Amino acid sequence: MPLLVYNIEENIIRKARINDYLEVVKALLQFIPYGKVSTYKSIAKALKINPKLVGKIMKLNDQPIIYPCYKIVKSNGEIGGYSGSGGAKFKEKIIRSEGIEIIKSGKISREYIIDILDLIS
DNA sequence: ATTTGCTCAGCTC
DNA sequence: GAGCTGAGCAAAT
Repeated sequence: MPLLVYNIEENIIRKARINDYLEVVKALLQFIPYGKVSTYKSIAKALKINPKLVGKIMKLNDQPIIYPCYKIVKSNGEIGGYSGSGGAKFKEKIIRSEGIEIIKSGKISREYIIDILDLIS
């Protein structure tokens, strides 16, 4: 079910584009506490969009340090992608620097992964 | 652990 | 319009 947005500038009602979600996503990212990560799925659920689109939205984020998209991983615990400099390897490194344990198989343990909806309620 | 099908906005032709 | 591509997911194998 597509979200509809009323745009005052254009004075029309249209389907939301992924740019419209970026600011919301940035805001949600700030809720994730130090030492924890959340998932693409979790954000997708909060915005009622497809999880794959969340990745696309993240890619738009031009300030990956200030708005920590590195704190978003796949729902199965794998690291996922990172388009910022250093790539997924840097993402993994910065996650570790928060004291989060990454298992040999390249996955993050469940106990570090939280649902973003739990933070808002 | 790996494969298979689903997803949908945006980009190319 | 048709076809492809992902910073993904879930069910089946």
